[in-house]
Amino acid sequence: MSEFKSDQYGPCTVTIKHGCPIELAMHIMGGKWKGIILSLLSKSPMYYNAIRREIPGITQRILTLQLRDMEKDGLVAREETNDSPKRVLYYLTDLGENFVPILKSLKQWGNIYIDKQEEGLKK
Amino acid sequence: MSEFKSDQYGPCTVTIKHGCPIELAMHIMGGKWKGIILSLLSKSPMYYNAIRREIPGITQRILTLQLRDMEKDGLVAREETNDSPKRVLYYLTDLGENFVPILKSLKQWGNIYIDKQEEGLKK
DNA sequence: CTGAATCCTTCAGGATACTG
DNA sequence: CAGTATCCTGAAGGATTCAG
Repeated sequence: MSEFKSDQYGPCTVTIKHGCPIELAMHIMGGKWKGIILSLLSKSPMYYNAIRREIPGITQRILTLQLRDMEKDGLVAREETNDSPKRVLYYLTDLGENFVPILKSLKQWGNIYIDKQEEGLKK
Repeated sequence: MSEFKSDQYGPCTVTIKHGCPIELAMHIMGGKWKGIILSLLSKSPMYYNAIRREIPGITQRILTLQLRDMEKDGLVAREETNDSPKRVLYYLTDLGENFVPILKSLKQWGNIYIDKQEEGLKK
């Protein structure tokens, strides 16, 4: 009766091991830096190094991994230039764009949470 | 210039180690079962065992841990009865309710994702 | 009925160095 | 510039058993 029965997507033996679309979305976007990356790219396409500069604290390896995940999941796309040394431009796909509003909601909710915590301190 | 500078909440040395409200929200709600729990409780308050029955595959330990997290984070509240054996009722707080719409968005987005995957298969 | 106590596994994320 | 290649760590989740 619940909408959250697990493993109920019929013959769909795709890459999907999550029965519930919510779990799926959380898993796809749950990477530590994916929210920030998506937010950055929502403003404009960016080259690899530009992204890296905007996220101090991330290593090359991790940035590449997160971008690869997001590419595989169809959130971002990449485009290599013919320059030398070559550069790689990343930009959001439609699916990626679709997530941006959710990101804004999450941000609002996060701020509410922070406010409540600060209230709790003053009392 | 970015809205996502990390560790920029001034003297706020609370439980908050996330500079960005988005990261914060993802971290709080990122627990493997928290989405499902929240969804269940959004329909009505529930006793511990009822929740457990609705989520086959979760162990007692994990369910308790997730509920404790959510209680600590102010998403749910608990109320013990005086029965014997005692029962514990869980229900959403305002903060928890505030997250429900986001859950719906995540669900929609997840379904879009699934549809796109299935398209890709038919071609 | 609702948990606490132990112990164990997995894997995302990170540090560092190297490359076309 | 945009990555690989190794190696390592911690924390989340899980299996199982015991308790008020």
